[in-house]
Amino acid sequence: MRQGLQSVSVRDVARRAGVSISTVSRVLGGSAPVSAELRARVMQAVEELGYRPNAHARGLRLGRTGIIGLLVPDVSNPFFGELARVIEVSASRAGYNVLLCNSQNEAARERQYLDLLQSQRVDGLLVVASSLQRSDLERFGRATGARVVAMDRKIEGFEGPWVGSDPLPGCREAVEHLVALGHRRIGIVRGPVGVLASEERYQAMVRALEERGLSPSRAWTWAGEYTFETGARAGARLARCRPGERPTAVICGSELAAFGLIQAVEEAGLRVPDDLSVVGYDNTPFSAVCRPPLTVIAQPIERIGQVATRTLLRLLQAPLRRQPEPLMRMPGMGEAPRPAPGERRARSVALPTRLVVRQSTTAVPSPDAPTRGRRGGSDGVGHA
Amino acid sequence: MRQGLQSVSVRDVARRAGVSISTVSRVLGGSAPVSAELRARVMQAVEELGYRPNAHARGLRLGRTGIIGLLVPDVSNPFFGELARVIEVSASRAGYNVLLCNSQNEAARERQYLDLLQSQRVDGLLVVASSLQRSDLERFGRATGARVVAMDRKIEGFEGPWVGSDPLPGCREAVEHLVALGHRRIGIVRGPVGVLASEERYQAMVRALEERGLSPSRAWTWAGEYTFETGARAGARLARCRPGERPTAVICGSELAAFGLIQAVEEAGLRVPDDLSVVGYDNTPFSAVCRPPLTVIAQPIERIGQVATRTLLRLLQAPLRRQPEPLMRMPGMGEAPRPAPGERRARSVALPTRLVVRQSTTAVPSPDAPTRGRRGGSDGVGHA
DNA sequence: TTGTACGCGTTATCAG
DNA sequence: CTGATAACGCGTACAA
Repeated sequence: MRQGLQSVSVRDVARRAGVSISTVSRVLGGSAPVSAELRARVMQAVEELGYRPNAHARGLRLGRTGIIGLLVPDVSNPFFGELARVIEVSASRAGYNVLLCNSQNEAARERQYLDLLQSQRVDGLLVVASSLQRSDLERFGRATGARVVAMDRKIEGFEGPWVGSDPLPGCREAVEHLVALGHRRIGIVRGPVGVLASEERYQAMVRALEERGLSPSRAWTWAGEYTFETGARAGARLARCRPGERPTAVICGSELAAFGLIQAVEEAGLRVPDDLSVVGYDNTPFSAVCRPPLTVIAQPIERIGQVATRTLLRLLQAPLRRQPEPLMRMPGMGEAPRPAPGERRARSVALPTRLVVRQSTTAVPSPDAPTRGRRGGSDGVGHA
Repeated sequence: MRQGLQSVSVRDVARRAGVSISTVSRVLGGSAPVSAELRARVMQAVEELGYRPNAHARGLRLGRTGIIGLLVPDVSNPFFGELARVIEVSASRAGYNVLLCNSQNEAARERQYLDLLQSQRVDGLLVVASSLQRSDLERFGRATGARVVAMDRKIEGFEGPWVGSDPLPGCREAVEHLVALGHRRIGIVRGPVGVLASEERYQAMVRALEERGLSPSRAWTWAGEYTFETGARAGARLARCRPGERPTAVICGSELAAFGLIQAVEEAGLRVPDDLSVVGYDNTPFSAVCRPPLTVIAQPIERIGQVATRTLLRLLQAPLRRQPEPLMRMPGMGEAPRPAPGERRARSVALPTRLVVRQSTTAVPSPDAPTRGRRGGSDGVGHA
């Protein structure tokens, strides 16, 4: 009973070409030799009808979709946007398509997308979890047989591979850089409390400071999501500190927070970097675009995406699944160069961060007496 | 013959619950009454196995997927990132999932994604075309029966609905604003030549200038993709003009180009807005984040996304397709509030642009003698 | 109220 | 080299 669906099927092609459906299938799939004449007739019918194989029927028959799910918290954050771009390129080079899901940092949406990806029976999943638990991913893996690779944010207790970066090297470089510029009072805009990866990043900052004999003051530490608003809030608070009691430099746990911070302190009359040095995190193209260009602890976004994709692809070559055939082997579609069959076990990878110095950091105004210049004579402020 | 796929199916659930397949189906779909006891057993089995219905089998059976394809040139461009976000929210509110495809401005990738979306038999398509032709979309529509709505960029000859914005109001406001600040020599960084929407945007700028009695100089007009690099190239050229011969203000056809322009001219020693006023286009969150905050011709991104989605949904209610049922009617999944069955014909919509004044525009240095101050004495440069 | 059987579009297998 | 056929998982008409 036709349900009103009227898409072109292999039957239509076969009828038009005057051949059987299996001949059409063989022409398109290249699974067996077909005479030149029939092949031509089939291709012409395909062309005229604009036929493309039904992925659902294919998926059902093959138990394989050639699709990788990519679940991220927020594509409009350039870090994830860039990550998505890199993954898309890597995956499509290997013949896989990417189903991009954007949870918008909402737990409900994230679970809903995980369900969708399971329903779609994707072959594998690359995930930057915002609130997903180990149990969610385990259920997913168990029920679908799909492979899962976590990226960027670690997931408590999840035993699958994780690909991300190690904040410590970059944090050390950043602190070293600031200390060399004469900074001693260094503030932190950290990520959300209680989130594993955020805590690790924060701990790396603290450790880097302590290694230099500095202890991070609680009064100069602000926490929140990795958003513009978090930075703006921190900036507003910071600007209200008395000049002698506020940090001369701030390290932010994200680029967006750094942008927010800069905007807020400049609105409050401070200048960056003259009155306050700012270090960001991530290093998307926007770090270089900002005024002033942002000094950042850079994550190797491109490599994270590449390594994660390669890790997943390697897992997909393992027993359960096979390489996806291209949907159709047609003139213009390009061959999928299959990667060398590496057979090593997939492991977690932590790539190093590093500091990229731009112009949002500079020397402390007066190294020896850091509180001079703006203090004094401002005691009476507030009565006007 | 099992092909190695081992995902959980409705059979597994039925077996575990000790009922028939159809009972499971009825429980999950709510298509017929089931006794409380069996329902409970089924739900428990679903829970334990982590079962989610196979979307391929469903799609095959129903001729409907509940999925809307969204094809954009570049999600890492915040304009499209924001657009995608809005659409995702609107669509999911109506019970549809969004399959987000990022062509990265590559023609081959764009066609490949169009094929993928056709293979996936999406119910509808929202598309910002970068190089797709009318014929591509017509083939798509004809072969799949899916509805297509174009966004942002118009497509030559495409007779389906288009939702975007009208550049003229914003351009008029921008020129008015600049003229009021004393600018007479106004440059343009326009979009790619020969692309319909880009030409329209450019023509709106030209017309707005002419209405004010200004004629855009060819020497101050630069064309290219809407990218950072295009702006940077234009900025580098502009900075090489002799001070008296270069524009005092520039209108850019995109935000990214404005960023590039600002970076390049500042590197060349000019300051924005003191030496050069800059007007951008689009108005994503980054316009406000930049130093200086960017004066822009703002597109109503959110409304474009909402209107486009609504237009598509209205078309999907028409004869061919029906409302998608939720994949499973489970406790935590939330109901899909179906939109009121509007039955009007879907039409194209052009929403107005408007100017948002920030700090990248300011008065011409010396209104009466705009070429003074930097000229003279630089004749001998180049011999050093 | 529950179970059985069919078909959606594909591809793999088998027979010609 | 080509054509007929079964099966993938699901929803539903129909029989019990």
